[in-house]
Amino acid sequence: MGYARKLFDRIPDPSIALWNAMFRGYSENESYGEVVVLFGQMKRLNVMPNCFTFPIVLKSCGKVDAYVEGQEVHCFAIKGGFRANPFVGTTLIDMYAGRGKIGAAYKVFCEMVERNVVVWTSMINGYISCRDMVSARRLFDLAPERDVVLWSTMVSGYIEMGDVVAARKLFDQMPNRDIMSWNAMLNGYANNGDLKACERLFEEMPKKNIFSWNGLIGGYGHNGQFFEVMQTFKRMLIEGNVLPNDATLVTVLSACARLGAIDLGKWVHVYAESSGYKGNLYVGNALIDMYAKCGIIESAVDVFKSMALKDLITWNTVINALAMHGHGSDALTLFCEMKNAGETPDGVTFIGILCACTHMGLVKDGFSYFQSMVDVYSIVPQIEHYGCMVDLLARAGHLKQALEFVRKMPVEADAVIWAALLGACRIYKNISLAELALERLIELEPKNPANFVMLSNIYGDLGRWKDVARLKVAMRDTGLRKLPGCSLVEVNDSVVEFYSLDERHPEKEEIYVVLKGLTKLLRSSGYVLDPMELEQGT
DNA sequence: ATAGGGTTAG
Repeated sequence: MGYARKLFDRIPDPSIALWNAMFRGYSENESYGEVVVLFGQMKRLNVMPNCFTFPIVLKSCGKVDAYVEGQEVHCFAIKGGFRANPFVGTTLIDMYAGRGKIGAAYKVFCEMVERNVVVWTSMINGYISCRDMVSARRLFDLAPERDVVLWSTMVSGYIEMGDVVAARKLFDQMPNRDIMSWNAMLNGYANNGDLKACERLFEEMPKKNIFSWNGLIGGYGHNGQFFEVMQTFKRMLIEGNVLPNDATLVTVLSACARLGAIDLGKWVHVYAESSGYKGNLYVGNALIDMYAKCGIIESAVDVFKSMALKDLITWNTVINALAMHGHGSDALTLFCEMKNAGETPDGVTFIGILCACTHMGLVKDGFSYFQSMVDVYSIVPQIEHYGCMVDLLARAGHLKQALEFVRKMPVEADAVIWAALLGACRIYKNISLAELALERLIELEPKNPANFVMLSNIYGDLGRWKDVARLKVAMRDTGLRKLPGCSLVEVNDSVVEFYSLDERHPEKEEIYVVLKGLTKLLRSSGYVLDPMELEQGT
C-alpha cells in the first residue's frame, strides 16, 4: 500500500475509479482508519463518490467506530441519490446495527424502495445481534424471498440465543441446505453441550469440511471430553479428505495440555512447523500453554522466544506458566518486558503476577502489584484476585491477616478461598481457623467430601485420631465418597488413567512389578515415603 | 470494481 499511495499521490486529478482502488486496497489490508482519513481528503477536494465508494467506506467506518464520519457518508449517499442502492443500504444497515443503533438501521431499511434478499438478511442479522429474535422472526416470515443464507442466519440466531430446539425446527424446514447450514446446526449442538446430537448430525452430513471437523472437535473440548478430541483428530488425519488448520491444532493442543499428552503435543508442534502454521499467533500461544502444563517449561519459553508476533494472551500465558512452575522472578521480569513492549496487562496478567509473588513469599510486593492493578490499570479486582491475595497471606503464614482480608473484601468469599485458607491451616497447624474454614466450606459445598478429607488430614497430622474417626463417621453418614485424584500417563499413543491401587488396566501385573522396583530404587537412594500418603494406600 | 453466513489460544 505504501507504493500504491506514493503513485496515487503523484496523479494530478485521479478519477473516482482510482480513489475507489485506493479505498479497496486499504480495506483489504485491514487499514480501515486510512480509508476514513482518505475519504475526508476526497471530500475536501470536492470529488463526488459513486456507488462503488460507499460500501467500502461505510464498512471501514463501522470497523473503526467512526460513527460521526459514518453519518456524514450516509448524507453523501442520500445526496448522491443512492438511497435505494442495495449495496449501499446493506452496509448502512450493518454499520448502524453494529453500533446498536437498530432504529437507524430500520429507518434505512424502510426507506429503501427495492430490497433484495441480501438487504433483508442484513436487517434480520441486525435484530439478532440486538438479541431481538421476535423482530428477526417477524421480518423472516415477511421476507418475499428466502435463500439458504437467510435461512442459515435465522438458524444461527436461535443458536446464539441458546434456543437449539427452535434452531433445529427451522433447520428441518429448510428447503435446501448447504455445508454452512449443516455446520451452523452442528456448532449449535456442540456449544450447547449436546454432544450426542452433535455426533449424530456429523455422521448425517452429506459433506464435511474443516469447519465441520473443528465444530465436533471443539464441542468435545468445550465439554471436557479431551480423549474424544484426540480420537477425532486422529480419525480426521486417517480419513485424510480434510487437512487440519490452525483452529484444529489449537483445540488439540489445549486437550494435550489438559491430559498431559506431551507426545501428541510435540507431534502437533512438528506438524505446525511443517504445514504453514509456523508463525501463527494462536498456535504459538497454545503451544506455550501445552508445554507448560505438560511440565516442560523450557520448551514453553523457547516457543515464546521464537514468536515474532506476540499479543496479550502470549504474555499472559508465559507469565502464568512461569509462575505455575515456581519461576516467580522470571515471571516478574517478563511482566516488565511486556510493559516495555507496549502491551497493557489485564486481569489475567495479574493472576500470574500475584501467583508469582505467592510462590516467592513476596507479601509486600504482592500487595503493591494488587494496588497498581487498581490504581494504574483501572482493573476491578475479581474474586480470583482476592483469592490470590488470601493465598498470598495464608501461605506466608499470616493466617490472621488472611482471615481479616476475607472479612474486609467487597465480595463474598467462595469455596476456593476457604479451601486455600484451610490448606494453609494444615501447613501452619492452626486448628481453630481450620474448623472455621470447614464450617464455611460445608455451607458452600455440602456435597464436596474433599473438604472433610482436608480437615481429617489436619487432625491426623496432630495425632487427633479420635477426631479423624468422628469425621469418617460424619462422612459416611453423608453417603458421599471423595473421588480419588488420578494420574494421566501417555502410553503408546494414548492416555491412560490411573488411580491409587488401580486394578483396571489389563497389564496391571507388569505395572505393579515395575512400580515395586521403582519404590525399591527410591528407598535405596534415600527417599522416605510420606506416611500420610502410605495411609492412603500409595 | 461494491453487499448478507463459520471454527481456535491465557
